[in-house]
Amino acid sequence: MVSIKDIAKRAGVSISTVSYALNGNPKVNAETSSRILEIANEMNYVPNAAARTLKKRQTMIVGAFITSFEGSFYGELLQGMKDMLNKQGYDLIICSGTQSHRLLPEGMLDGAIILDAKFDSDELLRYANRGHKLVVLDRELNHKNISQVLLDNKAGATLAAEYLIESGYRKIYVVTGPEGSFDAEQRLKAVRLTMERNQPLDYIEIQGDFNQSGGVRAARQIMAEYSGPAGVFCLNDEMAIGLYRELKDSSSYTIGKNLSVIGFDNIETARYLQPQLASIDYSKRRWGAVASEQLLNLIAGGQAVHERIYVNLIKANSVRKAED
Amino acid sequence: MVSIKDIAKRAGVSISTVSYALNGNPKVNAETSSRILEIANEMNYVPNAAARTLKKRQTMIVGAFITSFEGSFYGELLQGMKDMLNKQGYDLIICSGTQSHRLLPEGMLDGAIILDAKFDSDELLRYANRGHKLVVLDRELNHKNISQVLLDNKAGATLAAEYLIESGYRKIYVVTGPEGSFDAEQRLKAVRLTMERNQPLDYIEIQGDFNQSGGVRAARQIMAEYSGPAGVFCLNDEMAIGLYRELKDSSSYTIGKNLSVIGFDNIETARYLQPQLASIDYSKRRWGAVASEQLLNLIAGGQAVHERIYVNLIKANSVRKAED
DNA sequence: TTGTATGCGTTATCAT
DNA sequence: ATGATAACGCATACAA
Repeated sequence: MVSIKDIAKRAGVSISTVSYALNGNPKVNAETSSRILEIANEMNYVPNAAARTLKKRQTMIVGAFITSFEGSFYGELLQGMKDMLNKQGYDLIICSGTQSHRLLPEGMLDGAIILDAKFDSDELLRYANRGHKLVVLDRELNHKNISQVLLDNKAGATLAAEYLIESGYRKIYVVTGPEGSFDAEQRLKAVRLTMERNQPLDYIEIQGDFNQSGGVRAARQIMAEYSGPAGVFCLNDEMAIGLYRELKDSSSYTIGKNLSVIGFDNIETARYLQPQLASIDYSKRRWGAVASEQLLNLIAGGQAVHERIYVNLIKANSVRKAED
Repeated sequence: MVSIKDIAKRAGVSISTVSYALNGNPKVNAETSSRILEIANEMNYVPNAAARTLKKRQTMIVGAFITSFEGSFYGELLQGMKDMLNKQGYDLIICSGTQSHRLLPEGMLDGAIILDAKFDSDELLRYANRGHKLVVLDRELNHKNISQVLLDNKAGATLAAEYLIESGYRKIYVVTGPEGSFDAEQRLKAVRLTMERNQPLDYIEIQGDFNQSGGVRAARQIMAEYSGPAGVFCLNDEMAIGLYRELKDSSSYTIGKNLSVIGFDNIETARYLQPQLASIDYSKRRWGAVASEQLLNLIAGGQAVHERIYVNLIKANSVRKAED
């Protein structure tokens, strides 16, 4: 490995001059500097990140922690983060799983964006207490080193539930999210409120998990226990896809006919379902960008700020007016 | 930040003893050791990655470089990599974009897995020459520090093309991949060979890009220039989805009726298309696992090895026997 | 304008 | 069994 020491030797100068030259410090003579740069180039010099980090205590790297690489959910979100961070000279890396948590306290990251319900809040608070900068997208957490950028789940879930009710359904199913999911809880709360406000309704909750399998199970339960027209709100699109899958060859229910379905997230896959899935949309790209922005703000010494990402209703043929 | 120096002071021992204790070196007295561990714990000690890396010249981190976070293609692949790496104590981080390339030469990674046609081969060779360990999934590259784990594109493309021909189509379209994609070129070569072998055929190539937009354009061209029954081989599933989208409301063509379509990759989204998309399947999880395995082998000082991932044909209703 | 010297936190060699 | 010390590569305060 070629280090500044090697360059110094070759150039006949001291390592500090080399360091200055490489970092574009103006106090080093222009020709000395260009000579050094040339030599560095010739020798294929690349600075050592570990050494630089040890000295400067910053890596210019930000980590995004997500639950899993699977699912078509994260793409745009991460792209939104990356674009914003790159513009400011930071790199983004994506991490998943408990084992990778170490990167944060060990100082490999200047900050982190969290979208992983399995990442314990206590653990996050410990890191924040150590001075690490965080942005959470999936929980409420108050700390001077933690900013929140949350979806407007309440508005979205209310819009979705009202859409079903306005379409004339009095029998309404909700397929819930997994235990411990902040988004799922928020959405469910808003749904319950909307249901209360619109009594009388025959309202049933089915336990889901935000995966397709949850939708499949929900479909089975609905087919087994009921046969009239009904509205189903899957608290995310992924489960709606599972529901579609299971109902594809059903004789009792046809989506968009006697079963109206709406999801949440408006993921790309859902747009190609037949009939198209009604859903709650929001800009994932913007979500990522805002999260990055807030993280950069914290890193720059700014105050923790709580931002909200607004949503809107996408009507589609998966929801049809109930005939009475 | 609490360092081993602080622990040493508190424990009344030297830093070397602390270091030994923390690393479980048996030559340090058992009670001294446990006392040190306890103090370290109390003080919330976490080792500094930069310092450790500077000294040991390894990070226990492997990077996967991909073209973009978008698309539902990568999930299982990355999961396969991660599971294998974690088992051996390594962490996986996902990187995208030119800017993040620096992590490799700067020594933040013990090795990298490349699936990004935009990552220049010359650049990869430079890194390999510096001693960095690489596994490439998207090109042929011979170097003692580079292993290849490639899909069996030839077999897959041949299977797909033959499936269309055997189904009775004499008019065959191929929607190609982007310039510079190794997979696309390999697949196209195999298709051409199969076409030659099955003369006479009316065979037409349409330039694609591996994105949905390429499929959309292909659909338009086909509708504009032809109306008889035809077989279409999209060199990946993503483009087939675009084709489905564009043909959804077409009066001239109905997929699985007078237009038979087959893709490549058998991505999850494609399984929920109506009619289900015929495709070429392979285990993305296994691909990732094998790639990781080969990287670990290189890191451990093993020889570069070239592996191949086998594929098979998934028949589905998007391909229907042509009536003559 | 350039050089000398110190320290970042760790590992590891060599004494003791 | 434990301690003193050098070294990893770099940035920087200070001296010249």
